[in-house]
Amino acid sequence: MEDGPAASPPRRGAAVSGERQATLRDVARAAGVSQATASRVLNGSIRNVRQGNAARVLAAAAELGYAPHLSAQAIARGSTNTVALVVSGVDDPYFSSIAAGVTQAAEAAGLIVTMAVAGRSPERELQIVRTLRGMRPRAIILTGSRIDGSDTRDALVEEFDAYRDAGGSVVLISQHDLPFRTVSIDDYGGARQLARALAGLGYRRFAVVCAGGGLRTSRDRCGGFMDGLREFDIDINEQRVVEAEFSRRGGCAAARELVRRGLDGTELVFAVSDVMAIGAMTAFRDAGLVPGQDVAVAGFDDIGPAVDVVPELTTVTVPLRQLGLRAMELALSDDDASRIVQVSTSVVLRGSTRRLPRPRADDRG
Amino acid sequence: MEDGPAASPPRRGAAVSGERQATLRDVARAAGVSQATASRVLNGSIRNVRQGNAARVLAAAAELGYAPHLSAQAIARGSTNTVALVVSGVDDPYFSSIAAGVTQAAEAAGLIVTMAVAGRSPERELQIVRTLRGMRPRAIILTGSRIDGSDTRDALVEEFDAYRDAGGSVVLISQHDLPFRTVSIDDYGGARQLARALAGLGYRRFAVVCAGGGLRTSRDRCGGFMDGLREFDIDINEQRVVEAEFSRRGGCAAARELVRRGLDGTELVFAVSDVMAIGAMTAFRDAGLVPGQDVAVAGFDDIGPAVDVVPELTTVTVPLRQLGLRAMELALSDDDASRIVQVSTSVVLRGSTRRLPRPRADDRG
DNA sequence: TTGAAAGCGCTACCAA
DNA sequence: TTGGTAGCGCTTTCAA
Repeated sequence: MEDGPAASPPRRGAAVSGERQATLRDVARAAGVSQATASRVLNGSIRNVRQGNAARVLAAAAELGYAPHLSAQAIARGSTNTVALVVSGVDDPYFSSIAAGVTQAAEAAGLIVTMAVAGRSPERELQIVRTLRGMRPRAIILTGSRIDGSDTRDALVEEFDAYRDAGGSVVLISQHDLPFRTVSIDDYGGARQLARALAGLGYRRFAVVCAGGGLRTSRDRCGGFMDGLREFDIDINEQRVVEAEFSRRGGCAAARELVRRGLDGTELVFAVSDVMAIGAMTAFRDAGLVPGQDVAVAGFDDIGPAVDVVPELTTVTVPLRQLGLRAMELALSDDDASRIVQVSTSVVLRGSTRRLPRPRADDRG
Repeated sequence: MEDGPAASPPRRGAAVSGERQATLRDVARAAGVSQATASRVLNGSIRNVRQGNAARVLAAAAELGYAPHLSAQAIARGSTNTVALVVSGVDDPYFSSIAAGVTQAAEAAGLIVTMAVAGRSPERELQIVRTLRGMRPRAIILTGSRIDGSDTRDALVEEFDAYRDAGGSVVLISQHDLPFRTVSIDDYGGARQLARALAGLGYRRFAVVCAGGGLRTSRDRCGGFMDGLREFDIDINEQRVVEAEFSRRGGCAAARELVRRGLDGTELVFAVSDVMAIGAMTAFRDAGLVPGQDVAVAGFDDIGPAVDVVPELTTVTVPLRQLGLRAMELALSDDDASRIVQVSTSVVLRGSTRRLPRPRADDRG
């Protein structure tokens, strides 16, 4: 009571209202107009409102710090400005690049992105889709490899069907066999090309690091690689194929396992993803082997860090960010409900596969 | 007409309703109960409903593929299960690690995360916060360095104030000087410690790669580093300080610039973030210099890839994922509205600073 | 150009 | 244990 002139303690800033977000009614009242008019001013149809009123509404809104209740708008309009994105993990450069693409495209379209992490669990994935559906997003974009033999497949399809029937649009990234719009990577073909290129370089003795757990992506890449090799009459010994977690850690573990079993003349290790390949390189190094020299390494994806490791990683380029952009594009288009868009991949030979006709490779070592 | 027995074409799946998401009314009707009862069954208070009814409601919901309209719930309940996260970029391992932490904590609390990307633009940031506020999230978590001299500061504070007054909770990560709950990194102290450690190793001639544009984080880290050096009577020549974009690319550019100016006896380059440091290492390598040997490099953050590059990067550890977890914790607590939580940092000496008493360092280069 | 009023899908209170 | 009903904040006819 000693400081202020009045009894009621004044509040700072524009938001004088206190304890409650300002509503459209508040704005309308403050501006001396009806809710309808205020609403008209605050979105499109400002043209049908007298200037003076419009100005007063705008002023009142600013004064009160008004922010329209998106949920209320959604419910009144019957539609939202939201897009839902489901990834396996944010941390992984593969997904974060895709997410960057999606976000960028969404932004350009004035949409808000809601992201959920399913972490390689089909059950979790299903549950997430169910929840996300409740947000009535314009689209649900699902990334992450399908898992063979998972029994949630039908439930997922059902969920998506219901969503699509109600006007939502479903886009899958790198998932095959699900009857929805899909941005697809040619995992098999890319790996096959890679195998050919490497065999062409003169490599003959290979090992493969792949992911377990029925991950479709891993299986396709392995298959393509093996088939490509077979064209050169090269087979891979069972002992030289090791399964591990689809992550950097997994790559490390797999490389260690390979070393334990005895590399035994293996010239090149193909890991089904760059993340795994990079893990493997580090593990090899820790085991006293120089990647690219004692043992060549190749990956798949061409994530950003692939060029920061030494030697730079030979891999198959996947336009990750584009994947995201395309997915949003597909989501917003009104074409066939189950169109498939293939993005193209290409082999990039770098220092990690040593017999490389590239001058700079020698400066490194 | 030849195939089906009846005239109307049947639709696949459980979602027989067609063209419209099933509503609670649909479910209630199908189950032969009132909306109120259906609502009770579908959330908490199932205990106060007769078993038979409950079962029928559940069945009907499943049959119709019912997914509650989250916006409607939000509006009826007056609260949401949403948390908003604003980052500068998804692609950047710094932010994606934080995002992983936030997401994990949110999941545990049954919250949905909405993510927006502000990309180093204060204006965009402000606009995003404004929009996000409309979602009435339980909390808004903002990451990314404050930018000195940006004139959006007051507007941002105002926005947050209004939001908080209405019951929202604001959490800042690594932003200083804003009157809200903050999870803070000791940028200055960490960098100072690093400088001491490096000087202790015997380094005397330094260069610094920092970010321009008034980025507070960069300034603090630079300042700490310089002050730490000064304790050893070491000064850094102006010519040895270069500003660049706060990104991998920026790091590359800065390193090139340094080489252009002539390294001239520089023993160690400190980059204000690992992302920049890694870019710099790659650029040095491309210029024919071996990082860790011809020139030592140190960074800040200890992002994942820091141990995948060669030589491994000396840096200051910041518990990125924890930052995210703590932020959610703060967001959900009802302590003081402007508490500051410091996470601790620590220096990690690795191969990129060569005079390192670590045996394995020799196996590498 | 304006305002009254009818919803949108849901929750929660109250009475039965 | 139930159902009727009054909102929640907004948009959008429909008349005036």
